[in-house]
Amino acid sequence: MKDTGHPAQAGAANEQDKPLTRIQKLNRRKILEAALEVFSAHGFRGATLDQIAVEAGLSKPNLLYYFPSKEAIHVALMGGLLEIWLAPLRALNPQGDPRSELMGYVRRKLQMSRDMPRESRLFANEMLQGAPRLSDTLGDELKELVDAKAEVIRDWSAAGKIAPVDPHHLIFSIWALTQHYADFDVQVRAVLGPKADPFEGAGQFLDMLFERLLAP
Amino acid sequence: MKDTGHPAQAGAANEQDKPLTRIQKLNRRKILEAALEVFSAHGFRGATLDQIAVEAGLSKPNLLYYFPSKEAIHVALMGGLLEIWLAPLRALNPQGDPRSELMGYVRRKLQMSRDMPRESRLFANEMLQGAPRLSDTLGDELKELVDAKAEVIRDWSAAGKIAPVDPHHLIFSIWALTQHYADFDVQVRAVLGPKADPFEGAGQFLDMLFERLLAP
DNA sequence: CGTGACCCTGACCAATTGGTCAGATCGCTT
DNA sequence: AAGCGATCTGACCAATTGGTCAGGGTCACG
Repeated sequence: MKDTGHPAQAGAANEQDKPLTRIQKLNRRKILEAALEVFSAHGFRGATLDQIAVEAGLSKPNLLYYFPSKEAIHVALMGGLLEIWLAPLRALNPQGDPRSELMGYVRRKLQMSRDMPRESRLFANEMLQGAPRLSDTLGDELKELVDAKAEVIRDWSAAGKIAPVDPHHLIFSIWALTQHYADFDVQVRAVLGPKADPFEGAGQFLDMLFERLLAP
Repeated sequence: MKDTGHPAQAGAANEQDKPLTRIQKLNRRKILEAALEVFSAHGFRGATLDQIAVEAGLSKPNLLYYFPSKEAIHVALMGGLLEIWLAPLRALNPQGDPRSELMGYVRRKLQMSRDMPRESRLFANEMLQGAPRLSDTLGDELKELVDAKAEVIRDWSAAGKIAPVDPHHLIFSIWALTQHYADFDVQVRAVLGPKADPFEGAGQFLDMLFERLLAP
């Protein structure tokens, strides 16, 4: 039999998963954690299986026992991550108070930049390279969500609850301003000096910026 | 003699340059252009000399006739680029009208994102990876310039010409918002759809955003 | 038109890369 | 404690990578 016998590869569209051993869960987590570290720092092509293996504390053949290829590791990582990434936008409540909903989104996104910089950089890396490995389904899912939320924001604008702004570009501005502090961390710290915490000032600045932008 | 006889490598600190042949100028330009294309799309580690050679229409050994190593190509590229990159900020005139100076800076930076997206992505790639190949001198040069301009902005704030804002974070916000349209071009276009020009809406949105932010 | 410096190439090399495989070992169930 | 699948490994492989080298072609200039 030529079956390689890989353990079930948990993905978005899982076909046939036996319940995942204790060891399987443990090692898959180790691998994905290591892959996040390495991929986010060097991009897909720049990362090597050896690096990931060392980082995970496993042998290279053992990596390939749990995932069939380097690409498979990357796909699994990206798939799991997009959920986390979209969560703050999903949480934007159309029934809530417009200003505080949007401010809350900004704060959550900035906190993600602070707490999960590697995830942010992984996405940035993928985008920079034209997102060749971000499957179309994921792309569609993102557009759909953004369009839906943009509609909500447009209604808020029309009702005079917030200033009239292009909803899409408003969302882009939130992404850009928050992710900048994760993706360009080195640059920010180089300019600010080693003493200050960038996120301190960033929080205050963004609060003020969006307060002024959104005031009707 | 072990001298490899490489043509003078023009860099920031050039020691000994004979005047550069016609062919040398031509081919160095071809190589740097190709390197920009490839490095900006795949990062340093992800790029290969073969790719660059093909893109430049030269043979690999011929690349290494003009530059002693892959790293040297990258360094030459980054060095030459930082000048271009800092130019819009340098042009910020302390004697000019504060609002229009800053708005002008925003517009110039956005135009650079539109006209030179590869250069933007190259820098972004370098930052994402912790800027390991951005020499300290260049880093210091950047901090110095930013600090100087931040002082100007602080004075404008204190004089009531613009709203009181943290100057460093203001500069960060300009970088973030403008470069986003180059670095995340795929994402922006995916969300906006294939018909619209992102930079159209971006220009108007950023004008309004900074108008509202800076109004005293 | 010759001659020396400049320019370019095919062939090659050692190291690294993603991936395979036969078999050893582990750990859970009976 | 036997057995069997799950887990793991060292050795190996073909392809790719950055880089070298000896020699051949070409250009400018006297």
